[in-house]
Amino acid sequence: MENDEECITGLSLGLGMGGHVPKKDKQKENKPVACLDLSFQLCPKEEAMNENHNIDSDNLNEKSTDSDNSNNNNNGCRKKLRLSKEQSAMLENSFKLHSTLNPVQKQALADQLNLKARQVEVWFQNRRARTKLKQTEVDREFLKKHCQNLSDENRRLKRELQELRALKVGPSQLCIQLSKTTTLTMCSSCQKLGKSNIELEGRN
DNA sequence: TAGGTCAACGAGCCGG
DNA sequence: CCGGCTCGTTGACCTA
Repeated sequence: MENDEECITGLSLGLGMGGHVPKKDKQKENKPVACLDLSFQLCPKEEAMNENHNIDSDNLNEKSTDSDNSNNNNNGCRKKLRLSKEQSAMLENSFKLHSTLNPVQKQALADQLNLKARQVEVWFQNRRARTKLKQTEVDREFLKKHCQNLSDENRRLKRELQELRALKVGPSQLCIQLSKTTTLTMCSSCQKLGKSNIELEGRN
């Protein structure tokens, strides 16, 4: 995988920007038809793209080299572009510096990489999505672990409480050391036991 | 061949 | 209104 870890600094449960509502059905209506062998039907946008892409249809299934694979669209519908190692590395470096680009930076990067500004834009969009996905996964793991710790702690405290009740603590015992981590103290006014959690707070 | 990856896209939201 | 963003999805390609 890519080294996304450096982008993940802490718990940030991203819930997205606005109240985004999925719209599956409408999306399918407008999807370009998968062409496969119908290679004479150009999708309008890709027709435009192909103007800048020299395609050798005989080589469509070959692994493209580092120098040519920015131009590997075919003569029909969407053909998957693979960015070269150099292009990916440069985009990655740029992303480390800033996860969003202004139009000037975008165009400059596109020129530098021999890509279209739109391609750079899409790459950054997808890259942010991947980062967010990874962060969500990290957050999920963190919360899972935290929840487990709390459950353990809860179980332990319940057990201690049971033990305490079994001991029938008298008012003369003002301070009882229950374990290494928990200290119970007697409230002078209400004569009830309370837990000192100073030591607990420091733990995780 | 099933499942994963990723470039690309459309829809909808938001701020200027 | 427009540009830029996120989200959800598609489809080509890769690989175990």
